[in-house]
Amino acid sequence: MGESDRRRGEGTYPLGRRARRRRLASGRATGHVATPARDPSGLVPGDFVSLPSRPMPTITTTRRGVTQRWTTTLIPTTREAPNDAEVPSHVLLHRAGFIRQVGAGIYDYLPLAWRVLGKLSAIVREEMDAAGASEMLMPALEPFELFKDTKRDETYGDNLFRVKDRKGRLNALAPTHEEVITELMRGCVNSFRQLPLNLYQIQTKFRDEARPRAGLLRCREFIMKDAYSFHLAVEGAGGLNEAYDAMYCAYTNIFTRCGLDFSAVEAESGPIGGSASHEFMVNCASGEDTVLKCPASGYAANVEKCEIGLRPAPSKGYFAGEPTGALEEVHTPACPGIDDVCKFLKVKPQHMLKSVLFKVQSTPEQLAKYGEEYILAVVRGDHDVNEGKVKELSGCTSIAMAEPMEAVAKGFAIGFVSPRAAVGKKGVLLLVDRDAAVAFDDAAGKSKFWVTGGDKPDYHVKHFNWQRDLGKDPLAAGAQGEHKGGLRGGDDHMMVGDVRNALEGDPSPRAAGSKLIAARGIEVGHIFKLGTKYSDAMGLTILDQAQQKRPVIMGCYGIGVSRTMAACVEMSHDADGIIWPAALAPFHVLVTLMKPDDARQRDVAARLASDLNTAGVDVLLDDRDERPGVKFKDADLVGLPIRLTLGDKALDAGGVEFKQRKAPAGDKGHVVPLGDVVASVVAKLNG
RNA sequence: CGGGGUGUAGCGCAGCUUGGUUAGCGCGUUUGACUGGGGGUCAAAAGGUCGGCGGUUCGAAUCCGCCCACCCCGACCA
Repeated sequence: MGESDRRRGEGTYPLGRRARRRRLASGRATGHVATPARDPSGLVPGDFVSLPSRPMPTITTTRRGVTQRWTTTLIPTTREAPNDAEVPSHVLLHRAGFIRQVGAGIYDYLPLAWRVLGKLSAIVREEMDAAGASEMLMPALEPFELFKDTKRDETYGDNLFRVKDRKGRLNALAPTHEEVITELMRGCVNSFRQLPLNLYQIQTKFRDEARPRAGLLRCREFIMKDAYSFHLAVEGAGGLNEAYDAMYCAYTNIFTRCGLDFSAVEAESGPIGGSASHEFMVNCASGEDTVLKCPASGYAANVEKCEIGLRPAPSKGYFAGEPTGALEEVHTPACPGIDDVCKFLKVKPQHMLKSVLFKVQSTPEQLAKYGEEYILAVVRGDHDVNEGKVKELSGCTSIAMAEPMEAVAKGFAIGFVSPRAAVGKKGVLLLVDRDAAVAFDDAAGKSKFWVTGGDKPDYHVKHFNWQRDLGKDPLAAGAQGEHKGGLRGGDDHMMVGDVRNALEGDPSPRAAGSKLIAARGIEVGHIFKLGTKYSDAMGLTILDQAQQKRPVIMGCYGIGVSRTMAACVEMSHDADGIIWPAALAPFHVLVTLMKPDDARQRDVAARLASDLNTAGVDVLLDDRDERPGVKFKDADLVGLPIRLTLGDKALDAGGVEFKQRKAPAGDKGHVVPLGDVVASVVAKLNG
């Protein structure tokens, strides 16, 4: 007879908890380890059994609820969080007994957390299945060679976990599964008739993050749903776009059903490649990502991607204007950053020209044809260069910040570079942001005062004037035009364009007259149109109707499952604890027994729990012999949507106390007649 | 990887500067009593290789060296 049977047999027993403990401590509870009598239903009498009940209304998130008791599960709540926990989700998930840290970026998911993850996963599965995807499971451990074909062993770099096996062979702990699934498809799918396909899994992923942080928000081991779709075409029925749109809808459904406040925003597809990409962000001031939204058109994008609406050119044209004074060189020692220089020179960052050097990552063929190429991007001191926009404007798909050593050798005084540094050098494109390509300030009605680098260590120059000081006339250099595809396009190596990050207040790119507003978010989902990046690299081809070999077109779609749980807490908590939305709450209702030893309270709790279960409501019974204050504090911490308190006062009045977690502080709840409890609970959960 | 910080009981911390009884405190835990609607009171108890290794010393939580772990800022980041 197992321990669990014995415990169950004693679940509601005649003895109080203390007396039980005493007897257990003396070595034997009842003198024998009995098999509890069972009724045909298999339920143990005296436990919280299902009683016959009338038909109940049902809530939408679950078919049938469960009841668990606090005393027979693990919910280690604490008054204080470990001092490494800083962000609210980490603190509260720890204090409420959901997670424990095992190592840097590695966590235990305790029973409550696992229930949340289960509910989230169930929603993900339902929506993925409904969208035509099929669940499968791939291994987390992969031969390292798999990553070589796609070069992700290099591009992923140190973020790829490496594991040596006993034979000394290198394996990887998978950060995602593009390679594995592409390999799988290569072996299984060879006819266009088998497409389209969309396969997904929910699985533990590994990334050797340089700096794990913020609890579950950035882990080295985490749970992710990843889906991969395969198509013969981009457009049309069965094409990539169709699957992408279906995933967009599925994600919208998933996060809506979860009860999360989220935004879908346009995103940079990054090193993963591909044409289009959206991120799903939980809206939350503490989020790591900045998004910009246009209130008029609904356009929303990550800063990394966000376009800026047309900014009118200066009235006199770009670069045109008189100097503000004689060019003056100033010694600026110990000023590594823009802010330092500004402070030292008492100049506002808006009057600085910031120059950032990129090196074009050429293929050997390109290198032979064009030689080494650089791009010098110039923005105003208070703006940030946007790498994606630099790529687009320059027409170079692969660039990277130049290595300082190499840049210095090339004649760029890193940290003190001015636009002049690009002049007179072969293979250097000068890319000037619209806000930096100004010589006459229309708003101020006078010439623009610029400070920029002195092109030698610890020096800057004041009164920089584009026409006078650049070393060539920008007006004559044909830089006025608004064209793209610069470096090799024969444009005399100088261009004006949009190369900076969007900011709040910038004109919307989608609605004239509307201004962008900024917000923060936590990325919980990301969908990509991959195209043929992986199928090309790994030789995944298929015969089409015309018997032509065609590379398979792919999409991939991720959801950070464990991160979503944490993001939900970030989004929804107060000073007392977590406030779970009904759909993700580990249980819907907490039934607090004021006196767990009291027969009437136990009886009512059992019946109530059973009825609630029948209605699909999950119940956690706080049957601990604790003081009321402790139970109430823990109830708020754990944050289940509804708390039903069973105490003598309410019971004498024929009811139980009903309180919603999201109710304003100080709200003591109200008494609901026993017969109405289930309906009230279901109504509130569905509402 | 650069900068900063922390490691002493399950959690939060003191002690270290200036080496010297048996390493303390609060919370939590266990036992008992009193209690019983927002972390209660009293009494008793258990719980520590002071992150690790090495060194200095008659003697190290304390001083020195090396290493490890964890956190924060930055770099990085489908």
